[in-house]
Amino acid sequence: MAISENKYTYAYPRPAITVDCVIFGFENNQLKILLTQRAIQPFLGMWAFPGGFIQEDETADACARRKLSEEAGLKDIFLEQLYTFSDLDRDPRGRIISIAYYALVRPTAYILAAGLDIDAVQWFDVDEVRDLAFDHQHILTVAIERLKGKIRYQPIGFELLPEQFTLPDLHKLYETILQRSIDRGNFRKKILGMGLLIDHSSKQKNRHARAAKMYSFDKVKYQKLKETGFYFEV
Amino acid sequence: MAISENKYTYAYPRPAITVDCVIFGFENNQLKILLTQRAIQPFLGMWAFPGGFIQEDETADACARRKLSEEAGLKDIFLEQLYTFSDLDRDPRGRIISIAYYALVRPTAYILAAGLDIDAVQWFDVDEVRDLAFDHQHILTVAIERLKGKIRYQPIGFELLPEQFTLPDLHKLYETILQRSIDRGNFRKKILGMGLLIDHSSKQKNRHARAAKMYSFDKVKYQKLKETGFYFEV
DNA sequence: CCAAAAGTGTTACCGTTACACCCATGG
DNA sequence: CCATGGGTGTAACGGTAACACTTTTGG
Repeated sequence: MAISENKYTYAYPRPAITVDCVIFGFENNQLKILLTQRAIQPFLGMWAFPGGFIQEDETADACARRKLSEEAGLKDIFLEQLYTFSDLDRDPRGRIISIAYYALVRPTAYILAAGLDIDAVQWFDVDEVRDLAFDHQHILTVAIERLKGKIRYQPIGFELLPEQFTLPDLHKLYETILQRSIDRGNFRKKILGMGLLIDHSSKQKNRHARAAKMYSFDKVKYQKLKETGFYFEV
Repeated sequence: MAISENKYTYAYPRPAITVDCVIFGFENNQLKILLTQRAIQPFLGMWAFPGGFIQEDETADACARRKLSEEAGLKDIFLEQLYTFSDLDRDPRGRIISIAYYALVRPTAYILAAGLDIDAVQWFDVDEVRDLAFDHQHILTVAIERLKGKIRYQPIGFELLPEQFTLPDLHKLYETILQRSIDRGNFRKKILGMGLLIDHSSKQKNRHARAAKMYSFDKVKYQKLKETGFYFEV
């Protein structure tokens, strides 16, 4: 690398900072994640989370949102900081710390667009993912644990379903993510009992069986209830 | 600053990285935090969390443990990553990102030692703390929220008590941190019912009343139970 | 009319809640 | 013997778990 390129000097060494985004989706009763294929070294050709170096005039949150937009064409979605990974050997280029985020997207938001330094963008079944670049396999484990924990006491599962959904849809979502069977009837009673679902009289047709009613999550009512001490729990 | 001091050059600008530690303690039925008084600019003379710049050859965890040792004389204590703060104006010296940790220490670990760039180290009642340096007041809010949330479903409250403690001690700890009264009898039953306390037949004397029995938390048994799907919950 | 999936109802059980009561200790 | 705080018991209540049953739909 030419000396003229090294324009930024400091009295002490500084690690470089990246932001990486674990993006969850849900389709065909499968938990999915969005990966990008690297078009540059290191790990050329391998799959990794969307992400990149943070800029000097943006927060980590802003960087995550920028990367989601640039590398995956995603905007206005659920995003939350996951953990900051700082192992010394996590990147072969040297000392690079990664602030990881996780995002939840609805099936309708699936507008994909490959960006700079990226060959492809693609959804993968979460349990089929192997050999990710960097320490991304480890980050994925942490992200799944967080999702499993949080979905039980915060209404974030709805962020993975379309604006309108059926109770069987929601039921399958919880069974898939928590990886255990949940009694159908009891699940219905618990969710409906909270009074946070808006009933849209429309119905979703089904191939060989009864049509299921459509609902949507009442965010406004939830915010009000939360302020009075209500706790969402499944 | 002399040019000769600027020895580290990079092709792109890099934010500086610090690690800050929110250290919780519990004494006299009060939740406390450990603060250091700054002996250098910026915020000279103001109180802040122990912390400092990360070195190139250490992880964030290692840096947090080093700072706890150097600035507060604390070793082998509970430590967990809290959140990474990256607001653009959080430090007047420029773009500095902070990876925040929170720690829990027992009263016996209170061996304080002021270090480099520090005038004093002192415990404060958590609700009396005001006007901290940087964005540390905000970090404190986040740390308290985390503690309140985590103490209910992870056995971390014991990290704030001596190795041996009484049930009334534990009861007071929970009431203080959760900021609500908890029925004495029911609390006893729930905790004892988990079978995770070791009964030491010794008793703690009391001024004008009955002596309370001493217990300790059975970490080994907890680890085994956790692996079989047991969930600690208060 | 049958299979498949949606939706409802019933009951036993268990943990929590809200108390009341008894016990040990020191003054 | 009394105040203080430790320790125990109990009955009502409410939510959960397990399961059976009914309804709708398309073939």
